[in-house]
Amino acid sequence: MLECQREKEHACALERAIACMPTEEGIEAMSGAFKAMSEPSRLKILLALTQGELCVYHLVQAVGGTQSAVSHQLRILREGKIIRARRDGQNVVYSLADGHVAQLLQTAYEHLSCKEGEEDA
Amino acid sequence: MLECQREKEHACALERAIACMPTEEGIEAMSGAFKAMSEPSRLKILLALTQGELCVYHLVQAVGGTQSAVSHQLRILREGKIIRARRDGQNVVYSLADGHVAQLLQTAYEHLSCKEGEEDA
DNA sequence: ATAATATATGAACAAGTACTCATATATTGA
DNA sequence: TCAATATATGAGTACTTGTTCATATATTAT
Repeated sequence: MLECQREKEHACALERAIACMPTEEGIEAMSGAFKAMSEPSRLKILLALTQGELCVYHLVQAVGGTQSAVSHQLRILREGKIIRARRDGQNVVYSLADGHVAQLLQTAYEHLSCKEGEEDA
Repeated sequence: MLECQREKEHACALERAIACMPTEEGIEAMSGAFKAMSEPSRLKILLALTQGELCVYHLVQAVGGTQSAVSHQLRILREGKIIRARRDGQNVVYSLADGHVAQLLQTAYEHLSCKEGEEDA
């Protein structure tokens, strides 16, 4: 039963991989964060919020689409703890939940930039 | 037509948000990267690869599931330029595409850790 | 060339999801 | 209290996606 021809080289990476693998809950939580940011509409909302807090009305202007659609997406982001809501009179003002979110956006943007115009290797 | 009661405070954030918003292609590319990392199976693959390159056989052991399912997910990650493939004899060895991917995983992990045990505010 | 092993992929189906439409809730002003 | 404005949400539907099963391709050894 010859599993892999680089068994010796890969064996310890495999051991570490198994050892460091988060629990199912951890995996769900991490993938949930990425999932929240994986929808174009939601990503636009998040990118808009990197420039400062915005109410729903302004978010609709910033990202386009209907108020209903934006509001549905805001709920998903809110429940995923990606953004925070605070009521201010008739408005609800949204902002990014914490610095990690901004950092994820920044890193993803850099990743994108460095891939620009790249050929399929 | 009273758009938002904080019109004056939010107006310049809105302007910046609109000004800095990437093109549709940029949005698609960024959200595509997050989407690739948003599936538990794919995220496990990526986390395993943070420990070093691994062939498909070892990846199947590291993340569980069938060979077919893992291979399908590998394709998505490959096409999204999240991972790189290189043939090595009978095996194909996978590794993370670049440092940004590892950084995204690291940041998401930290975000997760700081949210642990937090109550719904 | 043939068999064996490693990986990839097409089809099909089940499950998830993002939108629209209609309506509900919350806050403010008269 | 009543009207107006801002935001949220349930239902329904079209679309996407992850899995399984069967099979195809690629590499190595005999």
